[in-house]
Amino acid sequence: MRILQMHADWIEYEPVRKEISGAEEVEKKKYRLEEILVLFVSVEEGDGPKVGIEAVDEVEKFLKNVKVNKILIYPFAHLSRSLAKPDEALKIIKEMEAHAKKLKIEVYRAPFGWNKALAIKVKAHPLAEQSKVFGSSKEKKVEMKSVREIKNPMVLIKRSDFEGLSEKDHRIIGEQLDLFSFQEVGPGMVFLHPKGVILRNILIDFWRKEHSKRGYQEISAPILLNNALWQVSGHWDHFRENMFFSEVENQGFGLKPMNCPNAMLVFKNKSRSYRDLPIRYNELGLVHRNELSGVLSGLFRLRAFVQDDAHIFVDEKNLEKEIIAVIDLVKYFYDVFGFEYSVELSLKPEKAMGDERIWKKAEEALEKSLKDAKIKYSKNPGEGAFYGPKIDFHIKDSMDRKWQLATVQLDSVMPERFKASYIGEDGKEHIPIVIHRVIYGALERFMGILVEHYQGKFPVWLAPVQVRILPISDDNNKHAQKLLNELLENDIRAEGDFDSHKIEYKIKMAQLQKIPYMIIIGKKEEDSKSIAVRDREGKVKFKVKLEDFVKELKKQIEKRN
RNA sequence: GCCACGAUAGCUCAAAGGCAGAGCAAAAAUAGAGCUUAACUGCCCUGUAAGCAGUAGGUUGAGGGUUCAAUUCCCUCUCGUGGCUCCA
Repeated sequence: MRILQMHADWIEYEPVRKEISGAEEVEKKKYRLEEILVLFVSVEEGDGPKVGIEAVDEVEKFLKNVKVNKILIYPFAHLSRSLAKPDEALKIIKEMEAHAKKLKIEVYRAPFGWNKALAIKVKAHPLAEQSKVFGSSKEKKVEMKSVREIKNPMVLIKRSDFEGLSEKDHRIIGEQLDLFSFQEVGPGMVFLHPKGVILRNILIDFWRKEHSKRGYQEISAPILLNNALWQVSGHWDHFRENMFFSEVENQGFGLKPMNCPNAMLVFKNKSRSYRDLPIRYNELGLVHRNELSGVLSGLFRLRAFVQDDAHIFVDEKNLEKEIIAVIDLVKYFYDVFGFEYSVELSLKPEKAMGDERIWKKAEEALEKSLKDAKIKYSKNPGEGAFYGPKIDFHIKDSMDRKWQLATVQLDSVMPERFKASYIGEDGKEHIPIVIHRVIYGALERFMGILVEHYQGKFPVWLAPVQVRILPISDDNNKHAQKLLNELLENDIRAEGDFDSHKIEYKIKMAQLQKIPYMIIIGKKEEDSKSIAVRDREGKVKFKVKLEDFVKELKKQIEKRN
């Protein structure tokens, strides 16, 4: 049995005409259902009644995940080539329906044996679309691969059917370009190689510049802190199972899983006035989280990573203004990289601190800011942080999986617990609201997304190596070295290939490294005091003056493309 | 953490509970193949995506067990991949 499962905003179908003689009797009209899990079902040869039951059981588990309790069983013959006989199929489908009813699921069913007109709007969350195969074993799995041959665009292929990593995966490209590696002794932690660090530093430089322009002040603080702190912050109660602990002179210490406590401590280190607000502390905070081993995934999910964090202490009056400024900042950054993103508003989770009223207020503030900023968003009940609601920005990877990068979170719990307060106009103490936010999210994850986004062909301003000089014969080495020095003096990230290989070989190598520009130096160039420039698309310009090339390059870097 | 699968040279992978001799075969092996070269040497001195040769490279992820014999079978662990769950 094959099931194509879609979590739909709505579905409409209309039985048009009977396709087989054994079709059920049904009224020919338009049916519409909303907020429903649609199961397109093909019953296959050899499927026993148990298969339907098993499938429904599986679906029931899933329903809980997506918090829906309504399904439509939609007989759909196009998922398989070896269909069961119609009467058997109908029987099994009816059994599924009965079993679902027994499980107290609200069940609807489209008629069997009809040509049906169909319209559907499927949700965009990661679990919205799935395909499943039930029944036995290996042959089916092999057959699943051939699903690709079926000319039906709706048929999804299970990812696990593909072996190995895709060429587009950042882990593959990262290795090819020598950006980073993973070592067995540090599971879930990345080793950045020289080129990876260059990329990271470029991101950091850009980030620092844009933040200081906007009135942020950078702080830096330790990563290993006494457990007493985690008890105050609430992490001890809400996040302990995800933390790493250690003991120093009989005292318990924990590696920070989040940066907020540090910002709290710096803030409350002296008394603050309402006139000081908003105070914006940004911090490149290394955090450690003990993620379950099975969830680790390249740069996208690590146990140690650096958040480009900031904590903005603000009073209620300026809250929305600050939120909007943060949203604008995210937009500004993502436009530079040309990202398409989706925005989600995540609301109060079950495991939350703080009282209901404040939560409500914070949620409203975020929602209003989104509306004012004219941003499209969807709501995510129960997905907020334990101390406050948040706005998340998601981006898709090369496999169409969504990853959260930027997030904006509101919090008045933490400042209260830390007794971080300011003196208001009225001369009394007030608790500020804290906006926790990241732009890149985690530097490492962001780099992973960048690698996949550009497929290793970084724009010049990001490219770890911007130019490689290729002398045609060893005789040209000396001259090439001179030009190389000149580039380096101009702050161009350049290197030379002085091996005794043919020029074709050197070009191939530079090409594989996806270096934006090659400068090729042979006898002609030496004689005419010029350079030949080849870009990574293969276009060649001869007789270029080095100064002109440098000028042009700098312009490109300036414009960040 | 759970389910499934995997780990053999720089990379991609094959094979198989061991051995001798002979014949056949273009030719080879029980530790192998491939890579129009990843490392080192040397030669070649080159004109826009791979010049040639030589050398080196491995306790078959780690530890235990079964066995006369384990790289192969079994157990445990580590790491990885996909999914579940969770998150930046």
